[in-house]
Amino acid sequence: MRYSSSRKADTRKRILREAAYRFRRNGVEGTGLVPLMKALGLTQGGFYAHFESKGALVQASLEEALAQRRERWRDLGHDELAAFLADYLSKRHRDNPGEGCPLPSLAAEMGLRGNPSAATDEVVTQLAERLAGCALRPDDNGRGLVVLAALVGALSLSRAVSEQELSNRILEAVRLALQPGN
Amino acid sequence: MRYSSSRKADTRKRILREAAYRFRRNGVEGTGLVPLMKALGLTQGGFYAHFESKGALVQASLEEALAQRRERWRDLGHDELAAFLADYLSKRHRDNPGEGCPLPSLAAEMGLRGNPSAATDEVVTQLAERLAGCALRPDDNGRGLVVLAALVGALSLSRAVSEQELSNRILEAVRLALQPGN
DNA sequence: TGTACATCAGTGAACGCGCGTTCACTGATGTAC
DNA sequence: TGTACATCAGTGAACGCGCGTTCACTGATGTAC
Repeated sequence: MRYSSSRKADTRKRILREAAYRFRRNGVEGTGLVPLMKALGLTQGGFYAHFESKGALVQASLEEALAQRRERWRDLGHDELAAFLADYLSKRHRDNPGEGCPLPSLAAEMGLRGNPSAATDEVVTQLAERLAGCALRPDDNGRGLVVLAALVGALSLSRAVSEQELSNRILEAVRLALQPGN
Repeated sequence: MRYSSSRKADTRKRILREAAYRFRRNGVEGTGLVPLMKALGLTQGGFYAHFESKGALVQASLEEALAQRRERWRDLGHDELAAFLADYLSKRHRDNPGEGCPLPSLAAEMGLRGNPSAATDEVVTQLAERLAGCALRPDDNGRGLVVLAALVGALSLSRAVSEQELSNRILEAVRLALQPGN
């Protein structure tokens, strides 16, 4: 059955959003195409009208996730920094990986599975540049990369430990250490 | 066929070591029991004489990986710190996840899959304590956690990016920033 | 304007595959007599 | 010391399952005449 002309683009976008959510929440390997399509009220066969393979979806949805996130740091200046850090290192971000930054969720899996993507380089470079203003020591070279590494590591660890109190301490310690002025 | 009395313990240890290697290298989901046993010259059925399930192996091999690593920071004092950081943030560590720290490889997967383990808490707490001496700002509270987060994040990111030059810059920037005296 | 046809997003059954796990079995060793 | 038997680490076929992908098909829509 053929649908209205804009429907294909709509469906593609719906698949992309759902995938971007699921990959971050359950990992790439932990996300199957059949349940994903079913969640959208579609069947698995229709997937290939929109994407060549699961790999192509991974690439596209990584970019989708980055695009969603990019707005958050697009106009990141010195004044917005504290708020940005508090948000990134919040319990909400920790407890909702599906809507969060893809780096803590997916960097390890991408690295181990030999799935490096130019999109990852782009987000690392761009985010590090924005963060450079909040360096631990403002004259450090590559200070933005250090801040980014601390953010990504803090989120990963805060999700992996079993004691909630330890998890909170990780987030709080990193937030305090990266606070502008520190 | 029954074997010599010490053989069972030997085999168990061989499974554990191989699993600790493979989980860090390919992730838990990316590691199958059949290829694992085959690599040891055994068949899949024999696995269950040693472990109750794959999940039990994951727990045990995480502890195995941590035990392997623990020696490296057992006697970590101020003098050994620079060497420890250089080793942790080395290209060798980045390029050989199977022999490295399990946190950058597995923290995200453990966190997402709801597989939190007391063993993870233990390594995070202990390693953070040892690292406290090399804080970015020695009077920071939880400074060891911050250093650990930066280390783990740096390794994860350095493995995930596609440009080798960017990967090297991440490791180097974090190493410089964490250098004792900085 | 009305009719015939081409398009193609989406269906749903089927494919081969690797997964974790089960289980009846084997046979060299340790133990009991 | 020699024989009979119990043990149990390891074998290998089989299980049900979900995976990514293929493919013949459907049928509402857009287009051509």
